[in-house]
Amino acid sequence: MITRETDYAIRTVLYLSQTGKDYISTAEIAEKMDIPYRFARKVVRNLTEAHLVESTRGKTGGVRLILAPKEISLLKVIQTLDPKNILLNSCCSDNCGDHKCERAGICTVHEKLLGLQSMVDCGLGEITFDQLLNK
Amino acid sequence: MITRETDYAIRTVLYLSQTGKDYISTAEIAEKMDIPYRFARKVVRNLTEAHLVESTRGKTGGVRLILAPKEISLLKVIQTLDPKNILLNSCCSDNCGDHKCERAGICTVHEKLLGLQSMVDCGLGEITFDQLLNK
DNA sequence: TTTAATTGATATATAATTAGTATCATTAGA
DNA sequence: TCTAATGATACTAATTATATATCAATTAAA
Repeated sequence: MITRETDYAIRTVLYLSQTGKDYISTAEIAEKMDIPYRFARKVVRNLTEAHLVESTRGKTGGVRLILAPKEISLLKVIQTLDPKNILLNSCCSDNCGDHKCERAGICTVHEKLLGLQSMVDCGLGEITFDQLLNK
Repeated sequence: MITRETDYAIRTVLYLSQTGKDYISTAEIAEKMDIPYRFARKVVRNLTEAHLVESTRGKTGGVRLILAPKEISLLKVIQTLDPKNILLNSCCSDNCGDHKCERAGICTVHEKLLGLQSMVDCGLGEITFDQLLNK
């Protein structure tokens, strides 16, 4: 399961997708998307470091998307901020996890899960923020 | 991501699937499936309480499956022991999570995730332990 | 030039979860 | 009776999740 932080990141990208090209303050994002302000600050910084958004400081400062909503998938946001928690199991990452399960060679579950993991990743990769604008 | 405890539970059911109808001791399961013994005790108890296995005490005691491997899916084991961690997000459970996201009504991400969640559940539901026996 | 509103960087705090251990009682077969 | 198993319960340590706090740097407007 994704963390709440990642959920907030998705909300942030979604709000920026809705509002367009202007720089938007973190305070506005936090208020509109029900994110605690301090936490939103952290999330926005993470998104900035990950080059999913760009920022300017000072009065009228804020953040905006670098890419068009159509070019940003849920998978991208999730894997950038939280690559671990979207896995079905720790052995399901591309590099077979950080702690390398010694059972991978003999484990029949492993390959089944890998197949499912691919489906999930593919599905998340196909959901882009332009599909999430209206409601 | 499923917890290690759930991973151990899957290993346990897998081992019981391989060994057939006899009662198997937790000590044997733990040793063969690389599970810390004390932790295996806990896992086995959970499986027993969940009626996925049945047990006898005393010398020659142990546990065995109640259903045939073909009748037990990964989904069953996971959802019994760890219904939360297999969710994509907290809003993706059938009853819409324990804390009921107030944004569900206006959130465009929610329905997309629900669709993917169904795929995952379906995929896990189709993987039964008779498919995991050989290697 | 000052002020106000923003982000940048870093540190800290608290609660929940995860992962594993320990102890003693109960059971049942040899 | 002894031994080897599970049942029940409690406990501990480490990690992760979910924030919050502080101060510096930047920028635009008053």
